[in-house]
Amino acid sequence: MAEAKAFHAHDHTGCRGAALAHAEAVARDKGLRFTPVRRRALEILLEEHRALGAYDVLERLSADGFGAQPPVAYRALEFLVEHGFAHRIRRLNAFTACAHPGDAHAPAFFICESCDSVAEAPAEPVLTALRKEAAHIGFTVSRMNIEAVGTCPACAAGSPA
Amino acid sequence: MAEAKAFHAHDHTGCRGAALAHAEAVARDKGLRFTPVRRRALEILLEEHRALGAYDVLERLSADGFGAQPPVAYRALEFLVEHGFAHRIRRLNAFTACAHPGDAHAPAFFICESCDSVAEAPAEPVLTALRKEAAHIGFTVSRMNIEAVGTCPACAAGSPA
DNA sequence: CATCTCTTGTTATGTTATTACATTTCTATT
DNA sequence: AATAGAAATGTAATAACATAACAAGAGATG
Repeated sequence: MAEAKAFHAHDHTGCRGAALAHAEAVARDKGLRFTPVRRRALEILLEEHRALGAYDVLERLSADGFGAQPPVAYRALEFLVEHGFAHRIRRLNAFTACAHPGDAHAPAFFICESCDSVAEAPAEPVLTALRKEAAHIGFTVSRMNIEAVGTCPACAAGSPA
Repeated sequence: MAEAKAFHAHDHTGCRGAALAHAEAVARDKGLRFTPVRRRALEILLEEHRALGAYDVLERLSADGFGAQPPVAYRALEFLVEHGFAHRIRRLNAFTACAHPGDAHAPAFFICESCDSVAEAPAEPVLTALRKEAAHIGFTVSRMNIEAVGTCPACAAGSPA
């Protein structure tokens, strides 16, 4: 099973390249247009293992010569989220690159309240439990978000990121 | 086990009264000040089985003679959430009265994308599954929100609320 | 009744997100 | 290659959500 990498040292440059390559491959397969803004937006998210606000992304995009108005960022981010290349963290009003591209998707997010890092972990058992509750009340789930706030291992150990 | 009532006919006046009575009792026990604004804010939330935005609540509060500025609503709502009398639905930027006051709290929310109703269901199994994932990556969970978007039974049956 | 704390009210501002519309770019088809 | 339709982008304007900072009032405690 894939681990939540954000809390551990890893080949960061590699994970960036892989995510981009994956997005490109998926786009080709599905006939999506992985345009420059969209690509750049994903790169921006991949540059950090924390969630970025739409306006943070916008700032960087416009610094790179793209439009400077909010919809530029929101549209690019919406595209990334819609196709599973990124996720939206409601609790933070922010976005983060998908850490497990290609996996079946029912991710849970673990947000450290001390250092703001965000880890994404696959959460099939959580999803299963939730679907069961839903079935119980006759509700059909189409999307969901599962977000936990707490303390990451590094901060618990006294060495905040 | 308690059911998600929002999707079924029930004694609505009764559930309102019970929730208020419960809040009063808890406040007495814990020495909280269940002041007029706070009480009225809870009543307002109880008047609907859907989530209300802070500004919706504010509008009603100020119509009742309370202050007309955002902090009035945000503070009252914060109090209610902090003490478990209400919940915040991040996905909707909105608040809803707690449907299971007194129960141990790890609620999941089911949001109907067709009629905007929100059901709250106890979700201990979900919580358990999530804690297990968290333990796996060394993360300590302090709070969480679990929100599912989909279709409620009534809307699925073609009779949106 | 003096004081301390909590709560409320208000002003001002900060942050996040969307609507609407003009323009350009891409794609498919001729 | 020309062109019509669809998708994407850029921009302006504004809507919706949320908080900081401070003054004034209400309740508890000694």
